[in-house]
Amino acid sequence: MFSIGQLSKRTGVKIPTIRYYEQMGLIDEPERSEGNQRRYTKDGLTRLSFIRHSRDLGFTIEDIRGLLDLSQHPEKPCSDAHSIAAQHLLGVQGRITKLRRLERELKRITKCDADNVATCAVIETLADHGLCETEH
Amino acid sequence: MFSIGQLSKRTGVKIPTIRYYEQMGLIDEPERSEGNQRRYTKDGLTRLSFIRHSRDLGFTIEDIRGLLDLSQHPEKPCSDAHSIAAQHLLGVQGRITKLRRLERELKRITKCDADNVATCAVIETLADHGLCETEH
DNA sequence: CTTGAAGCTCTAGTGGCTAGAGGAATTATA
DNA sequence: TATAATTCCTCTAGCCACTAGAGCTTCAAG
Ligand SMILES: [Zn+2]
Ligand SMILES: [Zn+2]
Ligand SMILES: [Zn+2]
Ligand SMILES: [Zn+2]
Repeated sequence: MFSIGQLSKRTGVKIPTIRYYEQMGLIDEPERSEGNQRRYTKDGLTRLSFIRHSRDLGFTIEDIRGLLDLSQHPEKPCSDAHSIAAQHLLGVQGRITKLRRLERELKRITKCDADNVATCAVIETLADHGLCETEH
Repeated sequence: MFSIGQLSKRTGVKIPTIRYYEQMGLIDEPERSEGNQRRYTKDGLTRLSFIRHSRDLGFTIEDIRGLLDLSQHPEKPCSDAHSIAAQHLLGVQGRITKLRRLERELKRITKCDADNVATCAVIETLADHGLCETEH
């Protein structure tokens, strides 16, 4: 049996976040001590680690809800898991694309060699998207 | 003189967002019609376009506050503008790096060719970071 | 048995908007 | 000019995934 603090240390998930996940229904309400403090089992630890790792990989709470559900049913086909992951991958790739365009514009404007605002490439570009090389 | 709707159409910033920027102090409170509706000048349009473009380039409201301030003082040196932009560029590059690591892991796990959850690479990986190739 | 750490619940704040209620003003048409 | 359609107003609340803090109770070590 772990206290919430021990669980927190073992998983790297902060205490308020653990309570938040409980409120969101991602983890079951654990048993309580006589004094009403949460007491977790090894199963609770496993489940929270799963959640933690899924969050680290960028899945949303809703995604994780589905993935946890699947993980409890080993006999089911894994196509649902794949489609959640594939969708997420697409989202990540979309974000990368956008950020790379930003990177390119930012690199360009920070090359400014003016010395006052009146002719600064940063300020000029912000005032006029026409100076940009990409859409965004 | 533009109404808020006309300003919105010309800048592509939604009406509630314009009011939000006003509340945040990014744009001055405009004059009002007799019936208390906002009336903007060309200056207001210019300023809002600057904000819009800055947001499109990913600057935060706080960044933009500084950049707008600078843009009102053309005689100042532009080093402050550069440091805001350079900091932002670093942030963007950091995010790209993280997302690329995610992309790599997600690509790997979506290659799973199992057909049920019991042996699915997606689920197995979520349960065990040891299976990952990178940190995150 | 005392003390200090750790736990409890509840509320509110973060960023950058977005949606909706319920009403007033403006503009277009008849 | 009367009415109808559109736009605008303020105010509140919601989004996501937490995070911080107040004020209190319980636990574990010595
Ligand atoms: Zn410059
Ligand atoms: Zn641009
Ligand atoms: Zn699979
Ligand atoms: Zn991992």
